[in-house]
Amino acid sequence: MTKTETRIQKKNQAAILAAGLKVFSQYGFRGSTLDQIAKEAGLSKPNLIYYFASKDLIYKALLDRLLENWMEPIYQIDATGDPVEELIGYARRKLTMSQNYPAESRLFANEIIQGAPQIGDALRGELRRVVKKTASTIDAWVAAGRIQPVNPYHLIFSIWSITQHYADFDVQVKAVMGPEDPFPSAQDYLENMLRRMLTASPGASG
Amino acid sequence: MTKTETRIQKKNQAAILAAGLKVFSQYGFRGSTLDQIAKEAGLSKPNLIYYFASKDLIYKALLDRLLENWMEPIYQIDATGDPVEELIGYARRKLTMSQNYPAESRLFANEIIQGAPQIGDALRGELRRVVKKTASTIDAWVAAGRIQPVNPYHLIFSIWSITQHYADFDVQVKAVMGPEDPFPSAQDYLENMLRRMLTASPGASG
Amino acid sequence: MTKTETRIQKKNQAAILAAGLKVFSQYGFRGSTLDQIAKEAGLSKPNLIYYFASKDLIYKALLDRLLENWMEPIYQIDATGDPVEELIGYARRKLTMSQNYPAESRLFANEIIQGAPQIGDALRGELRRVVKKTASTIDAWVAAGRIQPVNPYHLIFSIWSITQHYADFDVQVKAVMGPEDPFPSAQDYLENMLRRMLTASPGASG
Amino acid sequence: MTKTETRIQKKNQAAILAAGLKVFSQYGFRGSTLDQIAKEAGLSKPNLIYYFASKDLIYKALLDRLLENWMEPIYQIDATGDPVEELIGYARRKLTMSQNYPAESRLFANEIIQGAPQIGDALRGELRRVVKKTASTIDAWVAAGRIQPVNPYHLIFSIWSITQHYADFDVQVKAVMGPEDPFPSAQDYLENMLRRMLTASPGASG
DNA sequence: TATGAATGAGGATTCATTCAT
DNA sequence: AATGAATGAATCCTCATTCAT
Repeated sequence: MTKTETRIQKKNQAAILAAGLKVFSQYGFRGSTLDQIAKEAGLSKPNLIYYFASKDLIYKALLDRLLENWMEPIYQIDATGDPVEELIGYARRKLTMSQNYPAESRLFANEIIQGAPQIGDALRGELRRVVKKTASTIDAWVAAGRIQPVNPYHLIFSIWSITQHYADFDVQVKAVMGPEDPFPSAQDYLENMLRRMLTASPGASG
Repeated sequence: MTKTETRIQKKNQAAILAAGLKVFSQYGFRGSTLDQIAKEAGLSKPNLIYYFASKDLIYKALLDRLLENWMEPIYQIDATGDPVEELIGYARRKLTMSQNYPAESRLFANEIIQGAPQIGDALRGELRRVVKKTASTIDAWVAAGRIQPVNPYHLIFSIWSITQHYADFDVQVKAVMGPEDPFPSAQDYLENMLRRMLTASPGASG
Repeated sequence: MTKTETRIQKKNQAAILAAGLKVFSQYGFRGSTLDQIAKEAGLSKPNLIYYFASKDLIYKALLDRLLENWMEPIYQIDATGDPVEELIGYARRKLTMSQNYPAESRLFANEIIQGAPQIGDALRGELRRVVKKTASTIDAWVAAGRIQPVNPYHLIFSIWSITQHYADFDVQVKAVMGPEDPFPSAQDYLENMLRRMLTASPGASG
Repeated sequence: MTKTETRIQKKNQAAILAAGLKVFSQYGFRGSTLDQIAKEAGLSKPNLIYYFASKDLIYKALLDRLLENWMEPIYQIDATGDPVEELIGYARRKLTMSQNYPAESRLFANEIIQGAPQIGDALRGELRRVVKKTASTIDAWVAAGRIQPVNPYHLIFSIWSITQHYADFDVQVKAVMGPEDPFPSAQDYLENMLRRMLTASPGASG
């Protein structure tokens, strides 16, 4: 019996989080309503509140879950691996994640644009730490002459922005490309860009 | 006398648009309230409505004004100029614009993330047209061997995403960089990236 | 100069009253707005207030003017005339008035339906007095055997209701008759009705 | 349990409709406020909205309910019955209805005076149809010499106007009659009027 | 666990009226 | 005599949350 309830609980919590993600990612926190989320989740509003005591908590639960996954790819960069392949691999994982989880990407974008009221601490804490470490790795690669000189922070920002662009600005991308055009591979573009960026002969930029 | 009234009108309309920009860019359309905007503009709510009949109209006026300015840089690309310098110049103008008008950038980002309910038509119309034309120009440059092979759409998207990132994700950028660090030039990074991207010796990417 | 102003004054006051009549007669007092009236009158709202200090005063001015005209027909009944012709003449004047001044009729109807907050006193005073007098006249005609027995109050009410019906319920009348049908004379019907009512041989109703 | 909830629902919906009827019938749609209705119904304003999503819907629900009842009496006219008794019976049913449901009558009057924005279609549709049919019946009775010549449309209008007058212009009727007078029977007057109207010897009107 | 009922605190907008010129 | 500017008081409606069951 407890088991059954737990199963229902999990099912409903998952449904609420899925619904919350869909709604929050499109309208932002303040622009979303519990009615929308409840309808999307197929639950009554009071029942929704039974699982998450407030609108705020649904949002926070989503962001908590998101943050873990969101930083995962960067942890996998191997300082002992081949620099170019490591960075291309990172970009590839980021892009795949954005393509597979566009709503999560938009939720994140909304949160940041609105000033990161919920995850500001995490950004200034864990995220800053891991980026700093990765920047050191890149700086070391540059110092060792294994990749072209590059500011590691800007490099990381550009990987973030390009990969997320396809999710966050999906509507604009589709508007510009037109509905019928076969969509050329962003993966290839990104890989190509990084390869040239990191391996271009110094003479080319002189 | 008429002049005085016009002056008040212009002053208040400008104040409302400035306030609306500030609020809408942070909270999105639905997440923003007239109370916030009125307070920010230093006007009473009914007086605000006296100048703009509805919340919607303030938002639309802002987007109309924005769209014009937003597309301006791409029009200045000269098909007869030096390809690399033209594209770098474009990226530089875009970045400068994002840096000078970060709120506008965020307003735009919010609108797109939420599905572009207001400017969808403009995206599918004028924006698509000018991007298509620019893509042709880039393709011609590639065909003439003046720049490295590159998908023009992805190139444009990457310029957009990187330049806007510094405005839209400002909070995250600052969180990661830390408050004290001297901010390395994004302008230089971007120029360097494009130069390598467009002029890398074919052998480098093979 | 004073003359000129007076001319403008009269013109504008007349325009306001005409506009107020049109608007109040359709939407009632509370359902009408100064904006509607000002627009209809071709004046600015503050200028309208310059002539009539409040919405209330426009309404009252209209009702005052109306009441006089509205009671006029009944005063013309001549107790020394031919009973049937006097009553038919009265009905005819009432019908003509409703046909020529349908908006006034609807204004009056609205005021009464809403409980006659403005003209209640006049109804209980002057109107009651003149109806009482007319009822006496009719009673005297009945007593003298000059018309069939009839309750004078109900007779008067039926004349009022029928004549006003064509103005107040104009929309319904037109809906029922259809747009194309030639409208048969209400005047003839009413005259015929009264003639039969007042002169029917007793045997007919037995 | 479900029953209890349904009971509350029905009770509150009924209370809202009763309150809406009272308020709308006096002030018209635009002149009425949800505050008034909520207070009259003994509910909070949001709770009122819980049952009827908008002011408009309360009004429409009232008119829908009303229209059915309002047309009922005319359907009961039997073309095979005695013409005079059928028409008198109809008038009697109409008068009884107005006396028992004066607020409904005023609601209807308000709607018509304001141009029948909600029920215009019903008037031009179902009402027009049934009146046309009734007019044919009356014409047939006249052609058969069973009642005096009379325009059936005007006859019907006069029955409507007289019977409704006692409800719609109740305030005026009471003002004119005075509070103390015993109210003479409108029923008798109306019956008498119709009997003379329909059976008057031709000579009487010649 | 679930939901119908209820509400206080907004939130967009309207409107009669006032103010300044 | 006229009008642009301004506003307090509604007015309709929304919404997160609570209550009762």
